[in-house]
Amino acid sequence: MKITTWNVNSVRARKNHILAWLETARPHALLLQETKCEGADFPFADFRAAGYESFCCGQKAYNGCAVLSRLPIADAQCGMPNRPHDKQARVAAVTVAPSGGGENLRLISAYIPNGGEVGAEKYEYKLEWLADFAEYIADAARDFPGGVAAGGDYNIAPADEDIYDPAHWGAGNILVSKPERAAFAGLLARGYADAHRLFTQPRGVFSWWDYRAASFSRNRGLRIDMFLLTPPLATKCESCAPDSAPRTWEKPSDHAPVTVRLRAEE
DNA sequence: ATGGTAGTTCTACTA
Repeated sequence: MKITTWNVNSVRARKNHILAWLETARPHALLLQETKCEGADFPFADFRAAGYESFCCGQKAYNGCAVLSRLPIADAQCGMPNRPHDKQARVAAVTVAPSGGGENLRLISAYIPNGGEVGAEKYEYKLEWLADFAEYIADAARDFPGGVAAGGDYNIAPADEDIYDPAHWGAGNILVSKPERAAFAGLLARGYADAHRLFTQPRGVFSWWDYRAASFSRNRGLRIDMFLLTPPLATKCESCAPDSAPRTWEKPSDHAPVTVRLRAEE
């Protein structure tokens, strides 16, 4: 079974990229972030024609998460129950029966706040949001013994290996500051593994490259898009890798899709 | 320290 997460930076601007990528990659599910539109503008029909049902948790212009799935979707939920006051569309969750059989899986598409800059109001929002997200995924781990895959744009580079140049993008910067990394460690402490770190990885594997300063052609990137897996899925995980090909296409998202492969039940 | 680009929306805001 294959599951992918992709911050597409507008589902409407990237519709053809998504369809072209799905046609060859054919994951069972695709978790999207930064869809940047309400449900009324979401291209449900185009994805259905490609074999995918969609659940959209959107808002106008900013944020927005969705789940596309070739497997039937149940118990779709928009947002976190422990943040009922929060109007920002940053979480979409669904339940699916795994393609290889076995207990139901919970798939969570998450768009963690960027934070602006360290110390800013948006930064405080990010840390507060992450504290609630930790509780939310802890509850999911308990409620779904078959496994939880929380994929998304975490907007945190957990370690120095996840930065093209730690000297240039150091601890005072957004995405790498100590409190952000501590918050990320807090997510793992809820019983999750960063799928990328289950394997020996080469240097220079990133998932996001700034549009500016020719960052992609120089591989000046960060690894901020991740899959967090509970033990039932971590033990079945065969690989976790970004696909940088779509980043080379015309008018790309600034993020690459990241895919985990899970072994089927015996 | 600054600026470089992109999407949404229409003037700035977010990233």
